[in-house]
Parts: sequence; structure tokens; C-alpha cells
Amino acid sequence: MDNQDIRKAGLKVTLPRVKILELLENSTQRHVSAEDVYKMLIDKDEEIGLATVYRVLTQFEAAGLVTRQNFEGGYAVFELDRGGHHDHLVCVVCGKVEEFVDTTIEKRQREIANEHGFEMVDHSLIIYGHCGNPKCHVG
Amino acid sequence: MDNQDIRKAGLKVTLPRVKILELLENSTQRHVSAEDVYKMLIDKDEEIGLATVYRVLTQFEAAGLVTRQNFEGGYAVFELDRGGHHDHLVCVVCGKVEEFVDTTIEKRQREIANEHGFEMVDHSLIIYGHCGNPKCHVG
DNA sequence: AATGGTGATGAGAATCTTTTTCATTACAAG
DNA sequence: CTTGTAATGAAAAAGATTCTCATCACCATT
Repeated sequence: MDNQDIRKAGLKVTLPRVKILELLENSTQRHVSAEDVYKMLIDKDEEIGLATVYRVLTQFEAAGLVTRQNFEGGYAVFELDRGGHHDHLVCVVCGKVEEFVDTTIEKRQREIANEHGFEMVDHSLIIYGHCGNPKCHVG
Repeated sequence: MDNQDIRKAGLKVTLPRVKILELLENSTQRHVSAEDVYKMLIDKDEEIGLATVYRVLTQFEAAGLVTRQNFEGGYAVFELDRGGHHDHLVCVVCGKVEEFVDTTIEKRQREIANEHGFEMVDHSLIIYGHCGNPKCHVG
């Protein structure tokens, strides 16, 4: 029950929040910008303001329902936290995004933080490259 | 000779470019935003426009002299590429940045990219946490 | 079911970062 | 020195995100 997730976050169960959560769950794209969410809602004839989309996504992030990533290009993308954490591989040509999890890296990160006197709370790992598509390989 | 670096990048050796490169070399802060660079130049009575700062930093990035990182907060920071590549540890409370290199992670990243059919060209790893400073530890 | 308090929303303005435009200026080759 | 072309500065524009504030909707209580 999604509405419970919203409630658990200390937020009222309102139409915008329900619709945005639904959209994130049903979206084919995992990584959406606030603008994407806004446009998708418009397409579904949901009259939800862009400011509300930003507010709700930020609240969902604070509640741990959603993760925000700062991509190249200077904007953020959001994705639903489906339990499993993962990192990203991004094609620098076509923008295709793939996800991965690697326990070796996950473990080393925590160790590195400790070695530097830090207590890790989060991390962001994005690998940029050329994907398999021949069109994405430079001469 | 720094001016050679500028020349090698196919750029004219102009006062703004020389001053910005100098500043990056002599800055105590390794990670500076375009705004930071602009303000530092103002402090040195160098009348260089903000637009030029952005232009030059972008050109330096393209030339491989400088690296751009998209930090949380929706802005980018730049740092001089002093040969050695490294990743970042950021304190989520005070903003302190430390650098590290870990060969285990570097190697795994390349392997992961290949496993996914990608050819890695770059990556960005930022570990967020609480640094050693007691003030930066939440109750 | 009606009501009221508080939190949520929408529209637009505001803010912040970055890019573009365009007239002027400065390199650097001859 | 002259002169073509690239570079610059100022201001405007663009893009992403946040803020303001009047209005509205959730929901606990009647």
C-alpha cells in the first residue's frame, strides 16, 4: 500500500503525492527529471504544478522513497528506491543509463570513508563511457 | 611553462586564461566553482567577466587541464588535473572535501563497464558522510 | 455529514547557475 | 604596424529549482 509509505513519511496523502508515486512506480524510464514527471502528468491530464513536483520529489527523497542523482548537464534525476541500492553506467553519446551493484566497490567505499575518519552516509558513483551501440563509438 | 599548456589546447594565450590557470595552481582550495574563481579574481583586482570564467573553465575541461564535478546543490566545481586522478569524500555537514584514490575501485569500475558492453571514458565517485569533526556528528 | 485547523497546492515571481549574443578588444601572424 | 580572427565583457537569455502567498483540501473532531 503506497499511501502508507506517504503517511509513514509524515506527509498527508494528497492527490499530487499519490499520482507522482504511481507514476514513478509505473514509469518505463527509471530515471526521471522533475520536468519529465511534470510533463508525464500533463499528458495524463493531471493538473499538477511544477513547483509541487519539485516539492514532492524533495519530500520523497527526504523520506527515503526516492533517490536524487546530480547528472552531467546540471540537473537532477530521481528514481524510486526499490529496496536495492545501485550505481549507474551512463553512455556519453546516447545517454542510455544502466544500473549495477558491485559488492567489492560497496565494501571498499565504506572502508575508505573510515580510513579518512568519515562515517559514510551515502555515495554516488557514475561511470561514463560508450555503450555497446556502434553509433556510440567515436571513429 | 603553463602558457604552453594553453597553447597546446589550441587556445590563444590571453590574460584571462593565464590568470585563471595561475589561480587554479595557487589556490588553497582544490575545488572551486566558477563563481569562486570569479570572486577570487575580483579580489585580485582582475577585471574578468563571469561569462569568461565559465568559458575558460569549459575550455580547460575540454583540453583536459581541469576536471568538472557535479556536486549536490546543482552546481559544478572545477579542479586542476594534477596528473593523478582521484575521487572525493564530502562531509555532508561542513562541506569539507577530501580526496582519495583506490586502485581496487578503479580496476573494478573498468571491469564493470566492460561487463555491460561499455567502454569507460570517465567516472565520478563521491562518498558522502560525516567527517571526523565532532560538530559534524548528529546527536 | 458538517467544520475548522493546518498542511498542501498552484501560479507566478524570484533565485541561482550557466550559456548566449553581440559589439568591442586584443592576440599573433605576416 | 596592420589586420584577420579569436577572445572578451556586459547584459540578456535560458534552464533548473525554490520561494511567496492566497487559495484549497486533507482529516480529526464534532
